Amino acid sequence: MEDQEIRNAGLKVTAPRVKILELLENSQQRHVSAEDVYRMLLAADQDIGLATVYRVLTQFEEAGLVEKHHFEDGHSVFELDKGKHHDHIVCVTCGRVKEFVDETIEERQQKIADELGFQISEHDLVIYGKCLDDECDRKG
Amino acid sequence: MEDQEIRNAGLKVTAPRVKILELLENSQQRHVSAEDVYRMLLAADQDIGLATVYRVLTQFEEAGLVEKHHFEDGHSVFELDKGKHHDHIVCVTCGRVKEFVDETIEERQQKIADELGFQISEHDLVIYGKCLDDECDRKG
DNA sequence: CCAATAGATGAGAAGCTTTTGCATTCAATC
DNA sequence: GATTGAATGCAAAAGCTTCTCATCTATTGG
Ligand SMILES: [Mn+2]
Ligand SMILES: [Mn+2]
Ligand SMILES: [Zn+2]
Ligand SMILES: [Zn+2]
Repeated sequence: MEDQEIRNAGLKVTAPRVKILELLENSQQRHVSAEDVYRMLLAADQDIGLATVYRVLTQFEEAGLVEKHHFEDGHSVFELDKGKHHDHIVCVTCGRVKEFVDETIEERQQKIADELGFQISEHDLVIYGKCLDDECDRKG
Repeated sequence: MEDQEIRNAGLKVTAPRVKILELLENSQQRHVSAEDVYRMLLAADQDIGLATVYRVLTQFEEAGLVEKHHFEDGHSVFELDKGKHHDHIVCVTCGRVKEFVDETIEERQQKIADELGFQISEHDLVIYGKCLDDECDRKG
């Protein structure tokens, strides 16, 4: 179960950590903010402080269990690290997020970095737009 | 001069607006934060509040005079809108920023959006890395 | 030019997300 | 079960940005 992942990360197995990891694994939406996690915990009657949520997510990130992204709406979102790099397209109306991988884009970025004299450490590509989902306009 | 650009934007021609626009046009670095602008104004003995800097930059953005970007270090950066879209590559050590345009990447993004059912409104692509500039390690 | 007025400004307070300090609690180890 | 360094919750603080409001000013048109 989750215990071992937490232990492997060099962290003590505590209720907050287990709950948060479970939550990330079972959540409907892959991409959640610290506040989202906090509210989900409250809804599940877990008495865990927001500071702890931030601390745990940061530790999970350092341990490679989760990834953190900055979408344009002010706060960061976290997702389980599934090992394979991908980028995101976000609906500006309903907030839906889809993931994609495009090898051509990846190659081009490498080429650009080479030409401009940079050694890439990472990159962030987020496309913003309006999705065509039926329920898009009905959601907040 | 700048007066007309400001007037065309539907804004009154005031000292803060003229100074800020001049500053953006003459600055060494194209990409500056609100705080950068504020400090430059102080250095030029202009008594302009930080709130005004934010307000003016936001108004300039709405008027299409400047563009705003979010790099990963917390604060936003502004640059004069030169009309042609471009993306950025940022040095994580010295902060240098270079711009690039890659038509292939642009096309691929459009293709991805089509496939996933999104109508693109904008996108943000930032590559982070270490630049090979001689002075890179010597700068803050 | 001056008066009237809608708009702009500066200073500080407030807002929001994220981090930190600290006393208390707890998991790991023996 | 006792020991101890790590983890937690809470409240305070930080960092960036926006807002409030009393004061000031650019614009206009007389
Ligand atoms: Mn993702
Ligand atoms: Mn630029
Ligand atoms: Zn949508
Ligand atoms: Zn550099």
